Amino acid sequence: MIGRPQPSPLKWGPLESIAGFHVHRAAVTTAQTFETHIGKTFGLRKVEFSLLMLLLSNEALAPKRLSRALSVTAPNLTLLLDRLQDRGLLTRVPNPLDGRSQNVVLTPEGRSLAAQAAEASKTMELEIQGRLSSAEHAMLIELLLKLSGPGKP
Amino acid sequence: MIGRPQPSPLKWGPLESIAGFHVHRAAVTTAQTFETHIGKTFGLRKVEFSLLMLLLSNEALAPKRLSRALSVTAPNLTLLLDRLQDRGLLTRVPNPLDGRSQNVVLTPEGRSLAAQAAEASKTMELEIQGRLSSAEHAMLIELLLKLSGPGKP
DNA sequence: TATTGTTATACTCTATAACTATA
DNA sequence: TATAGTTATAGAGTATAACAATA
Repeated sequence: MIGRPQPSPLKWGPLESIAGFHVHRAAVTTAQTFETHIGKTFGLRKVEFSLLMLLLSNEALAPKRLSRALSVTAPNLTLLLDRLQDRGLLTRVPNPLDGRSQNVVLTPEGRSLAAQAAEASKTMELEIQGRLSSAEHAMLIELLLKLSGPGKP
Repeated sequence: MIGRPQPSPLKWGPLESIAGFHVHRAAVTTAQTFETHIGKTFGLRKVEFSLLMLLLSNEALAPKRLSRALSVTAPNLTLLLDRLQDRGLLTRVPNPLDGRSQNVVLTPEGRSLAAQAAEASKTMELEIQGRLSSAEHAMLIELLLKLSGPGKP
């Protein structure tokens, strides 16, 4: 079997040692994995999934906290919540102690969907652990946390 | 000093162990770091920087290879190259052996800018190594490579 | 005056379909 | 028929400015 003339192998140069470059590539990969396991199945975007996970684990959260936790600007969060509310997955209840703020809570449907998505995320991580051992997986997350600094709850 | 009533600490729930979530957060952080060190200074976006680095290390590359290497679709690469060409940073020279394909090469100005940006990227990585030790930095890149699988040169 | 949330808007990023010209 | 590159266009994703209501 005769191959075509091989092009000289690509030299990655400085990119090789730039953490951000590899982080970005990994983000593309994990986004695809997310899409096949959760996005397509549940009709959820990444941010929407993250949002549901936070609401699933915290009962009720003000938009302000969601905004900071997920680094979504307030205007964009409004649109995000609108979308999920229109789908009947969550509701906004006024805060009786402060007329300016709200509490976002899952509807029963939202809670059910979030629980299913959380379950699917376990399968997703298992696929990822096909490429990374369990120890490597844990180590990776630890290093990424160091890199991005402390979260803003 | 009397603090305000502390809200119950945020529970991250399933997100805590989802690699993709942390990869995405880290990508936001590294994008900001890139912006201050390179983006603002040289007027380059991330992809544009990556592209220049590849051209700096490889003399000449066909758009097809750039497209695969950086996971940029062909139509978007065209616009990307247009922009950089308009800035006088690169030129497209026809391939004499195949009328369909081209070679993208840096102009002297492009080479100079790319070299400066490459230099600045070292400073950028030094800042990142303020959060990660040198060994952790290397380990992180290794794990990210495993996660995203082999590149497509 | 500061804060919460909203509206309107724009710019970047990425993807797809349809085209051309060469092979 | 298949491939390299282009054009046109649309959809996500993210950001800022200006506003309303409440504190």
